[in-house]
Amino acid sequence: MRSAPTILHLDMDAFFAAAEQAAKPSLRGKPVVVGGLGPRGVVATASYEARRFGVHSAMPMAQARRLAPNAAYLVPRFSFYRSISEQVMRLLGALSPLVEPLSLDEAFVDLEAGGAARDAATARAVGERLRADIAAVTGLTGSVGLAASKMIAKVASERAKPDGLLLIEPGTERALLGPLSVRTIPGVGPATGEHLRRAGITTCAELVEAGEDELVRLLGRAQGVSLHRMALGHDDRPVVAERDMKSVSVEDTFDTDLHDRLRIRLEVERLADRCVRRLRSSGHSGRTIVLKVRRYDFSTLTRSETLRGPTDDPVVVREAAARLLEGVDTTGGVRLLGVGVSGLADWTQEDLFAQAAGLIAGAARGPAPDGATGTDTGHPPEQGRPPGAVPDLRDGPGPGAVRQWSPGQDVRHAEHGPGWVQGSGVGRVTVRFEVPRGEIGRVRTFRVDDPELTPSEPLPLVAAPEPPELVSPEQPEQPEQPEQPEPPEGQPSSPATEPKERSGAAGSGGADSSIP
DNA sequence: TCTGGGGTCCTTAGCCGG
DNA sequence: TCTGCCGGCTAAGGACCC
Repeated sequence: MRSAPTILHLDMDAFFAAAEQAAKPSLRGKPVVVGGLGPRGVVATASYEARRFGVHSAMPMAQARRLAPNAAYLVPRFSFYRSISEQVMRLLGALSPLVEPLSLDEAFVDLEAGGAARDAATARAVGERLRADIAAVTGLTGSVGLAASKMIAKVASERAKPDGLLLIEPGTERALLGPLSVRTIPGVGPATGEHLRRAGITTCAELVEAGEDELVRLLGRAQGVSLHRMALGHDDRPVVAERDMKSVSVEDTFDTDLHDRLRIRLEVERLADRCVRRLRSSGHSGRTIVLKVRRYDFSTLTRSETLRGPTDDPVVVREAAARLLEGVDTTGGVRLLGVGVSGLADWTQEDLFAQAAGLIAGAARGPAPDGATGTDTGHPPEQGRPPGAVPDLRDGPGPGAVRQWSPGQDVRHAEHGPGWVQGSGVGRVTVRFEVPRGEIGRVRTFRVDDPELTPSEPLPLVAAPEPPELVSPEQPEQPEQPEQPEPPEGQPSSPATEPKERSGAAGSGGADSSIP
């Protein structure tokens, strides 16, 4: 383990909810809950205001609504969060080549590898400047932990929350961890925590006291050894910049349980198609097809089948998933279905066809399942289908469906300009017209099929930084709409943010690390 | 009122070939 | 030829993380 606290952990504060509050002035200081709004949704993120009511992530939405009936409930807008995350990750990338993103809102940075810091004083300075840069570039706050190892840096950022920085001096780790719950240690969840509690172990100090042998006896080799080391504050895991993807999967929970066998089969095929689309867009193929079924009673089972060679063919995946479904009893109903592909390889259908054109026909790639069963599992030869022509991969509602407006969704009205959906029902949709950094906007209600109202892209949280003195003459501001989308009286039109094209958000990267 | 979605890793068990 | 052992692979489930 290193001797200086040069591993940095960044954790954005209540990220999704904070991003929504920044984008929607009327939500600032109010409880905001982001998550699935269906009958079986759960909370993804709750703002600090909502947490005061006891709402937290992973809580069923219905329970959250009972605890905080007056909070704003919004669906997640992942592409919006991703664009903010990219800005943050660029700031981290400027500090070191070794950045390990854990999710959209969290990452480790090895400051030593980047030469950004080599002792406590420089590390702290880097951390503080990072927090200031993040605030300037995104308008959001993040908490920073600094330590000599990943685990302790993460513990530090957690304790620094919200909007803080904490540095743990090397040598003090064991004292810090001692009184903390075993749940502090990564890898100890509800089940392991309960297992340990029954053995009389609730704190990290007690983990150390129990000794490695006892922990191995209780939890098995891998977990026992690692837990004992972690409890001592020993964590040698390096910051890893790139990780190979190991699997791709999609799953859907249905609002009500599915009973009809035919419908279940159709859903599995739909999921298989979606999964293949994701697989292909990541440039992979895969060998093992996995079907996941969660039954009415929440019991979950998986069935898998390994092909002779990797595939990214939707027909092959669909058929494999359907075969797996044959072996599953669905009486009683299913609440969730999922299809995944693992055993990934780095090539796609296109590569294969290119290869097949010049190589031995019939080389090791009949994607038939492994011989064991000997049932009829032959697949039609694939030569007939053009590469890339994925048949019938539609998704979502078909054309002609009634327009759906989700709470939180960005919209634009021909007359009133940009806004967001506050709610909808009984043929009406309520929109609040306001923009990031603007004033609290007005609310108006329209018919759901009002032609003047269209879905739109998120506006950037912070005005795309114009180079201070260098207002480029060849790029004048060009509002797209000839008829000015003037907000109603009393509302600042906020020209800095309003007419920016959406590419402006991504293009703002040039100035990122130069914020004072 | 129940309990999302997308991943990773570990454990156990059975099978197979050397 | 039979038996035991071992490693590798596959399948299934569980725990955990954000």
